[in-house]
Amino acid sequence: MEKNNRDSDFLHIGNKLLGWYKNNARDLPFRKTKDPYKIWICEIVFQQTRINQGLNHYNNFIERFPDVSSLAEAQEDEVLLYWKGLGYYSRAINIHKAAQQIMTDFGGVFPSQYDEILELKGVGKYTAAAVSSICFGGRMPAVDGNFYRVLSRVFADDFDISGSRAFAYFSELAELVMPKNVGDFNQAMMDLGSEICKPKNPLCGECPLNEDCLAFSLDKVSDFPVKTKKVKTEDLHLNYYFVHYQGQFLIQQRKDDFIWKKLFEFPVVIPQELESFTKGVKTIRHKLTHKNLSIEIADVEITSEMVWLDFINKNGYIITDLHGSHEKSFPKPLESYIQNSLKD
DNA sequence: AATCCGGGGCG
DNA sequence: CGCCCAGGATT
Repeated sequence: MEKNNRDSDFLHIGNKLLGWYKNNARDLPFRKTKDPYKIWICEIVFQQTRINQGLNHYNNFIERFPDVSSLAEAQEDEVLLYWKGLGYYSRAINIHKAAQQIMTDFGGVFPSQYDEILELKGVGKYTAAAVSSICFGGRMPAVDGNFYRVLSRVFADDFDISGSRAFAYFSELAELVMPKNVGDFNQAMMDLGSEICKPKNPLCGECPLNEDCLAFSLDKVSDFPVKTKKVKTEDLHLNYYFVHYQGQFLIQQRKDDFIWKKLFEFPVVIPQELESFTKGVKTIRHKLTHKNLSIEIADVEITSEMVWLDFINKNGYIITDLHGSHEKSFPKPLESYIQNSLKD
């Protein structure tokens, strides 16, 4: 009984949000479709990624892999190639596997139920809720960083969003304001969180919910959401050898257990006798999340064909002219290094 | 429950 | 320079 009262009390917030969304939805390519494949891809691409940062990747990806089967049939390396520069590369590996999952486990038809969608590799509760609600009328709130921020402010709720219980807590809060059209509601929360209820300098004057927002009425918007966890950055150093002979270069593929999963890189060690061909060493500094990365790259130009042939025959390196660095996916800093090197 | 995974934008 | 972002997998 009490719950019903609370439901009816707060439901007008969700409806007000829907009304705002009708006239203020962002004009994005994946808003014009309910194709679950496209919605799924966009949800994965834009995990932890701003729209402007991932929009070109999304468009290129959809153009090359327009549907589940084209993605499932692709080589993993090519999927990685279309992910190059986006970060979180396990996402690319997982969508590729998930596409194959849809072919084998679901007969090539995109699953429509939340629980089924949740089975796909790389799909968690957020993405399953988003796809099922936007494409199939599912009724789960797609609780993400935007939900945490908007709801914690509207209710002036200091529940710590860093803890693992935050998802369940804010999911319940979301149920209180969730209107009939859950798909639009979920997308409206994304747009409100991105355009109005921003982390810094939110535009509360333009917010459709400002009359309902407790934090705003208390002038304490900047106090929410509460996040206690602080992370420290540490240093990471990598060494590479840029080994080449007459325009040919040696590369190898990374494993999938650390950073830059399955991306390509230069040799990490070389035999003693090749050290004498070293021309110089460049140091690259690069910022990774929570890591200050420095990379030393030794330029090793082999001048003896015998040495070159002997070396490549003994090791499992891949030989490339690097002129399709658009044919292999390299980590960002190595990509820059290659571009500069090939100019000379 | 805690940790890891990229890269870019912003104040 | 620290924080944040359309999170999920792993341990």
